[in-house]
Amino acid sequence: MTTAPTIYWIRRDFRLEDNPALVAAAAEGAVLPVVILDAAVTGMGAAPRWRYEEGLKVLAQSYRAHGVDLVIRAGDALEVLRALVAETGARSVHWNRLYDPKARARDAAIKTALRDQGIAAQSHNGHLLFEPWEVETGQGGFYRVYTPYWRAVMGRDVARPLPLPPLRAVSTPPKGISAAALNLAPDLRHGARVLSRYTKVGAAAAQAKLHDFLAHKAGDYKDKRDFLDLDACSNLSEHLSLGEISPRQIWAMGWEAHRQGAAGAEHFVKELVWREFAYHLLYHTPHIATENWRPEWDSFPWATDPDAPQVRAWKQGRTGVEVIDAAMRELYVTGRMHNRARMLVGSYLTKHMLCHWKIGLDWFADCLIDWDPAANAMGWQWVAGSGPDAAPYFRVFNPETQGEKFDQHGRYRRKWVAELSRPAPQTALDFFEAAPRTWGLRPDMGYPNRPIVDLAEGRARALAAYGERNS
DNA sequence: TGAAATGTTGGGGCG
DNA sequence: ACGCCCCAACATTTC
Repeated sequence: MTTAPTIYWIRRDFRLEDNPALVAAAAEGAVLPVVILDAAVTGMGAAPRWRYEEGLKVLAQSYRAHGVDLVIRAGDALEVLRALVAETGARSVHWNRLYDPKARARDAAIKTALRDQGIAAQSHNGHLLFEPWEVETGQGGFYRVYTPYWRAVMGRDVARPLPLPPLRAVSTPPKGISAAALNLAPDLRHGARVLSRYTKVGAAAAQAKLHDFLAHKAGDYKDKRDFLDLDACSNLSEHLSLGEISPRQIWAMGWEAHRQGAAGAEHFVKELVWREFAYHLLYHTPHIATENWRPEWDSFPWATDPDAPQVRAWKQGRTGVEVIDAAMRELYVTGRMHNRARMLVGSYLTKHMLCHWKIGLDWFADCLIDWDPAANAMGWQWVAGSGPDAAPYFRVFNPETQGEKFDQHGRYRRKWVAELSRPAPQTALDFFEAAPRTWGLRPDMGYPNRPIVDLAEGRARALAAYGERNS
């Protein structure tokens, strides 16, 4: 006798371990794991699309190693699910929840539509430590400030990671697109070749990074994480973004390392909880991703042209401010950027250059392989001053002072800006291979001899604009 | 998860 | 011994 399979709809949970939706599906019998390339995927920025495809290839291999075929299809998610239900006789669909406004609307509609036709549809929490609605202030509201949020959750019990259940495959899986034949990011061109040299993809890579971090880096994390020229961070963000590792596992192992004496491990868990806080805010105030969180900022005179010459210089790492340019090129070459550098380039764009944070948000969404809708929105509104718990606008980073403090010997700057040393390191030269040809950049073209916006003038101008808004 | 300007303090050089 | 100045070091205020 053949029983109907259960569909497990994979979205941003590219892992087998600690996967509630997969566990629930497997408990019902044969599992049909499905990836749907809908607008949520094809609408991502170029670098995240590339990273998604690379992760998907590895994920398909992992399922294959367990004797299960992962089915990939393109199209509207509900239509694809309905087609698979019709083809396989599936009576049940499971998925792990997402929390950005578009995904929530899509998933709610799909859940209703499936149930209306008699198909069981169940969502699970595989993406977060805490559901956004399960963390409440004493007044019953949501948190707007990180520290009280942290205090509210730091002592909580979090469910232990779930073991991988035995998987039973569908005897004749429906047809799908081959993972090897995907071409989700043709627009990335040379960037993809360079990115692949700097990126480790997949759940196994994530496990290796976590273990290495906890064994060798967690102790000093609090003291060293701010330095641009050190490799002191876990670099797990790209894996969390696609769900190649579960936050529950990081929470459990992070606290365990802390108990074992790694002092910095608590700070590491704190950073993981920043991610939770970002989702908490995105859930309760979805406009954080598109509008000034504080509407009084709507009248601030930020420039909004994403193609203005100065903005182009910022994107190309040609502002003439070494730390800023190093960071922007690191972004283009690796698809990542040091956390402190993200604050510095954000401050320079929104304050010295007086450009709208949305320009930065969109550029990061196009370039970051660890792109995350909640973290990106919270970060940009934080740095711009328009968000909850934000840096006051008059906190203007001085990139030179910050460089002296956190890149004392200029190693970070020389690593990414080829014009600063001869011979230039390969990392810096890689930028010119990755950069679009239309930018017309060459390593020997000479570094800008003055910043596009002078640091002192830019600071004064930003503060004047701020004062104007407040008057 | 600032920076810069301004204010305060205290030690040392010196008349 | 004393007042005065200088200035670093730190603290406070302002943006």
